[in-house]
Amino acid sequence: MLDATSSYKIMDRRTPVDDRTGRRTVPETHSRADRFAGTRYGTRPTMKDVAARAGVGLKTVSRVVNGEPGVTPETERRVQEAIDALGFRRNDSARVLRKGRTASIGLVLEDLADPFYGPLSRAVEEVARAHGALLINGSSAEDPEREQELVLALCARRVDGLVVIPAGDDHRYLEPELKAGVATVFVDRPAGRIDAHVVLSDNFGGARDGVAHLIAHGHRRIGFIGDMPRIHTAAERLRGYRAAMEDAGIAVEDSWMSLGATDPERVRRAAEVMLSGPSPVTAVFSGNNRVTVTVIRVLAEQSRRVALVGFDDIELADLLQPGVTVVAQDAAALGRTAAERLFGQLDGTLSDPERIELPTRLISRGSGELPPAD
Amino acid sequence: MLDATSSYKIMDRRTPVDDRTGRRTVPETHSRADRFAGTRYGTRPTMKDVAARAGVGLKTVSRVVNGEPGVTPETERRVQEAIDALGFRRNDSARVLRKGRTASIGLVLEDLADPFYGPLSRAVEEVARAHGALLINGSSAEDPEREQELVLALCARRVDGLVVIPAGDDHRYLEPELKAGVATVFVDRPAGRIDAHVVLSDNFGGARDGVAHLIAHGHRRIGFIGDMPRIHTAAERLRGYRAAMEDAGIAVEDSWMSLGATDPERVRRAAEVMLSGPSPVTAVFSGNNRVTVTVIRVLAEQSRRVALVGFDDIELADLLQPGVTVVAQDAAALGRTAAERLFGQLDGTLSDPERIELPTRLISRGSGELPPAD
DNA sequence: CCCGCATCTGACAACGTTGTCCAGGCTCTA
DNA sequence: TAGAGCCTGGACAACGTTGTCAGATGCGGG
Repeated sequence: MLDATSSYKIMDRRTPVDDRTGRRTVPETHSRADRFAGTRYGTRPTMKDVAARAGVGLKTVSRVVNGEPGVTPETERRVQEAIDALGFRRNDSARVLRKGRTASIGLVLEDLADPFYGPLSRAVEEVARAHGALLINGSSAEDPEREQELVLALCARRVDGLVVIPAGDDHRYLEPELKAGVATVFVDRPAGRIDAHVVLSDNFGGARDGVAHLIAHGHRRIGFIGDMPRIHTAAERLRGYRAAMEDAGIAVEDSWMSLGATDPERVRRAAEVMLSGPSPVTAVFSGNNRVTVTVIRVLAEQSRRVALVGFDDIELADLLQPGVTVVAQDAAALGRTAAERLFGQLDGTLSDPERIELPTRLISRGSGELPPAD
Repeated sequence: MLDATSSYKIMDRRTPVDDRTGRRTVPETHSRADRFAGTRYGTRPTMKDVAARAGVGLKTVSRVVNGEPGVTPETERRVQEAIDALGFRRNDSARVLRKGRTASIGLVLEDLADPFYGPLSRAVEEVARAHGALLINGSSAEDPEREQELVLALCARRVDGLVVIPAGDDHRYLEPELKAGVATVFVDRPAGRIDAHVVLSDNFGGARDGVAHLIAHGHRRIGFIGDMPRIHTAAERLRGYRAAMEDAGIAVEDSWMSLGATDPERVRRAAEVMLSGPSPVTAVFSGNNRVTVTVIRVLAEQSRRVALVGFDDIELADLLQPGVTVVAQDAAALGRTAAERLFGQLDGTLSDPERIELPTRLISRGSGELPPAD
């Protein structure tokens, strides 16, 4: 699928085939330079062309381009002139091939359009930039196969490192890459079946605190709407919910929990069910930002006031009536920490896989402090 | 800055230097394969290694890897076995060097963390993926120099095409790249001083409609808070505001306009000034999503009801009291259109630079329909 | 005037892959 | 059974760059 050249038409930009002999004509340095005198369309000048035009050797051009010492100012000027005239730009593919490092890192996340990943991605990018590396990224769309496809495509590009927000739960396919020295950090969710660096939020603790907050405000019938438990974060948050309930000595009823509802329609139905059952909930804990948004809509339609605490902060949460109380994770910090650990591995500063958990923060804004309305 | 290898320490992974002679020892095919028997850390097997292990020629491995015909099932099996055993992964850098196309495109935008760019970026990615290409992206942080640095770094990587949301207003530095055949599409804002494909929203029309909407609801003293007019979108939206006012025969007072306020603090002050002057506004038109968010906060603190229409949709706008009326642009459509035009160029289907303007959509939710409260 | 030295330059191989072309072995037919 | 033709496999060059090393050049001193 992600084949380097198969998908769109490519124009062959190599040396032409001689009609009579059928052999490739080897263009002389001289004649290539001539071609670039008029800056032809579709082919790029190489150092060789620059060298020919400047009347110097190939390596001298390389030296100028890379700012290496040992070039007379006069020579340098001539070379620079030729570079500008031809519009030469060093080919990093060739450079990479020679040097071994690409100075680029890959980021595989679930969906760039999700507001949670924007800041995370940006943070990774900033760290990469500080280390002189570019960021290549892709969305797995929560599909393990697509994740693997992406990761391997990135490895084929020889990215120096990978930041992965995993969709799958088996990452043994990465073993050869790890052995080959591709620095890897998993973020937001742990790696499956391999030993790797991981940076997580304290999903369990955050969820437990959020639910405990509701309990502290008098609630006992509390609903939980979250993602599929095969997703680590969802499972941890569910565990946090259960723990808080158990700590308070509350028996959880099945109808209070909805797992795997992700699209607005299903979340809506799930919320309506737990609000209207035989023992309707007086508060809801929602498992992520997308769920929270839908739940807010449903609660707004209810006649009675239902309390709400959401995992993940959402923009404008403070402007709603009531403000939305959330357990906020710091997406930027996740990204930054992960990227820094990645470059730590590349520097050689860091080696043994470690699991880092970043704290969450409960932000009270009103919706979580509503008393139960039975 | 974005140098391929300078910034972090690199481990030299090439052939070792012989201590006595000082010359590089050329490892034989055979001995390399031996090294990979134990899958050493830090070096990757090549096709040569696979070939040696499978006891076939180099090109045969290439054929298997690329699914080319002309290999016996038995041979193929042996090769595949060697590939799996060694953990071989084709080196796309070398492949790119040979083939000329990288099957990757670059995306330069202002800030990945801005919710407007998430969906745009994702749309570009989806189109790229459909064409078998990867996406490399970077944020310019609204800094023209950084934009240029990024774009040129991407060109050095030999991306096949570029989607650029420009920060600067002079893109002549791209001329050699365009000549060399790098497909380029500018999005959201036009290119400066070069002829290129552009995909825009109808900023002028959208703003004019938004302001006309306020006028239609009885407002005459309408404020405008926007970004610096050197940014094309900001200038166009300002022009739309002026046009609507003029069409209605309303003379705009200087104190009603704030240009260049971007950070929350300045937006807040600007809003407060126009709400408290000698002829206070009864409605505000805000020039982009970030401004809108701040304006909402300020208006929420006012005792009188002030109408508001914002450019750009914002999440949860419908849940606020009142709902926020906006002029929405379709970020995903912008990204998709741009990417499709990019691949159109690469296919050869498309050639002459063209300027496309996508319509905006006025979404009434309440805040824009409030009557003037003098 | 020549030698030694430092400085600058360029020829060449190598990075890992793919395209071309040829050789050898096989099958099929006359 | 010989010859034609096909199929498979491999040798080799080339992509554009950088590291190595040796050659050229210039300069000062003996």
